[in-house]
Amino acid sequence: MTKPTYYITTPIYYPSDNLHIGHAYCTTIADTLARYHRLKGEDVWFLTGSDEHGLKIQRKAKEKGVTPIQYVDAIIANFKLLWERLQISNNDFLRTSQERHHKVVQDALQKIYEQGDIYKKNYKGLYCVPCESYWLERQLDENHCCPDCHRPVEEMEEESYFFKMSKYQDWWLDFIEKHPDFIQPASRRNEMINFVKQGLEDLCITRTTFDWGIPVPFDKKHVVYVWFDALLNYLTGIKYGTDDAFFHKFWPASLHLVGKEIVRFHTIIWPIMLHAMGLELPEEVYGHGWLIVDGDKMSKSKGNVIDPLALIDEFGADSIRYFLLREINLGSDGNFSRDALITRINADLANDLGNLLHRTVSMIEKYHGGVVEDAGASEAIDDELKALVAETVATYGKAMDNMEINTAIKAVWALISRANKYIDETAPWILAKDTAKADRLKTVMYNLAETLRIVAILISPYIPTTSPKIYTQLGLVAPEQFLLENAVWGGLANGTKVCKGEPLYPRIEIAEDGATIIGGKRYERPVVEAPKAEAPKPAMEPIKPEIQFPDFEKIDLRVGKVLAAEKVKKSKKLLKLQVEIGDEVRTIVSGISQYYEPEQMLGRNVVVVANLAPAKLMGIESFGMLLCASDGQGNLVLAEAPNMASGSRVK
RNA sequence: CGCGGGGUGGAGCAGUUGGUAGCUCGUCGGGCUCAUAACCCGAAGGUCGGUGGUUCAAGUCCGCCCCCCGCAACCA
Repeated sequence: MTKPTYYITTPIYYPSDNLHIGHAYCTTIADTLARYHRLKGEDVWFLTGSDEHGLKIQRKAKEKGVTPIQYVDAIIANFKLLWERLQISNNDFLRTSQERHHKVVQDALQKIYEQGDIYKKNYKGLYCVPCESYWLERQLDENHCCPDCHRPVEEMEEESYFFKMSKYQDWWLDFIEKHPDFIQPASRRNEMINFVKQGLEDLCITRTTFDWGIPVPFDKKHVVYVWFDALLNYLTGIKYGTDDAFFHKFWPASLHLVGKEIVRFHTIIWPIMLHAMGLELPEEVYGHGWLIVDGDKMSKSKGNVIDPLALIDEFGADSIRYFLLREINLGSDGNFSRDALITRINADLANDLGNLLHRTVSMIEKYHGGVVEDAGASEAIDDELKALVAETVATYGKAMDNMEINTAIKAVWALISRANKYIDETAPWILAKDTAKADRLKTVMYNLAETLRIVAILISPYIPTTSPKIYTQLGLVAPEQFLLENAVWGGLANGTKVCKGEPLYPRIEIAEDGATIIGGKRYERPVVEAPKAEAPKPAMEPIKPEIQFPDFEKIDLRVGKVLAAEKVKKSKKLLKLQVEIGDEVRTIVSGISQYYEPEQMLGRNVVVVANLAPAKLMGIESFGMLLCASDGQGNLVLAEAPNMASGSRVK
């Protein structure tokens, strides 16, 4: 009989920077599921890796004066360190820069090319030469220049290869209809269907503007561009094209776990690629939510990016894992906060679980010299405990199979809670005073130890370093691989000798200044770095090319008086103004609502470009433009002309 | 009428196919002493965003409205 197989993947992360807690979150979930399936005795392959190609990496490397591979190697070392410290049990770590991957990508490309789903076309776009990068019209800055270096862009044409996605639109819609569980959670499926129904465009899959990538086999001037390269890692990781037996053992994948921002690539582009290659599609793609930090989206500019390594140093991998798995609902965004983390660790791990083990083992040592023995006679309260154990194992399995990780965790902790209560109800310290109750006391102790043994098995996918510690304290040898089939009452042998150890989780104390004290060691509260005053100040925008006076004279600047102002509904930046210029009043829409309230605008004398062609903004026609000074760093001030009659010229 | 996700006791969240509104933390009171000032019990605290409807019965279904958060659009 062959074991069932389970193939799970994380996204491959982009090594332009170190990873943050969000990446750790995703990978922890994948790891937990992988461990759970191993716990069920399945043959599991768990793949993670890195997506190393592309212009951004090439440029960053250049800035540092190293080769792309040197640059990436350093960051990948940090990835691997993080996964190791987080107890991630991946079977492989795939780097798209590896030879094995190049081969797969080239083979796949060649195959699709030969069957006619790839064609060459000129790609036209706005190009910034110094940055070697295309931008869309809407990405340009306020001066119609490159958003990165603020230099002018030019229209450029380049030949590229395109993948005929559009051809598969109907097939895709049909597939999704027949496989409603393919995209999870369901809300994301609807989003994707909507997207495809608007029409699929062919995908540009090659570039000639940089060379840090995989060469296109049928045209060496080109390298393969991002997603086409990256997605194929899921095949490389299980030896596609080099070991058929291995590949077919694990393909189709059981689950691609991805963040919600890349669901589109995994549920539209990827299935179409696979279909074009004649391969089966994965069983499921799950788009998880994001971590919100203290109620705010995590971002570099806000300075609230959380470094998981520092957290692991302070609290330990199991604590971080536990928090992420327990506190956050997989499908939706979840809050990460230091205070919630500490509360959770203290309440669930230290007080409930850790202390339960500690008090149990202490009593066994104190009353029975450390030896566990089931003395028989089971009372009603014991039966109730045993029944709950069985029920918990069942609930746990069902929830885990449905990827309801936090539901499963809650069930296990309900059992832990019941065990704590069981101690109160049976009051061993009273039994201990009555020699006639000696057997009863033994049974109570056995039941507690046995409950803990089963708990240790159940929690091993979540907090993998804790389970062996529990086993050790119970006097058992932790197996190489815990198995769910052993989570059955009665596995603990009579005569087992427990071995009291250090508390599993020391309580975390918080000092007055906010520092944490864990096991006597002090950790300063991390300073939330305000978006620093920017060490290297971004260069001032370059002065534009010289113009002649007649050019300037074309612009008619006038003083205008603001008579009315209101926010444009549903817009973030726009104010709709009524501006008097001489004896005419016109509507002007201006992007200043983040800086000026409508009331503040009333009665102001502003400078208006009066002869600018009208334009529609959010459906409102704007006749003119207000002048403002802005420093490109989010500061903006109106240009004003106080005490001047409206309509006056500005020169 | 752009797309989507939300609005449930002080905080963070659960609430499956409509049938007494739950959990964790916090607060208050009590118990216990085996234990990591922990554990156990009890209490206070919610008109489930608003409004109208369907129903014997709605947080749960339907209509409309308000507010918050992403994405998209918009900085002329």
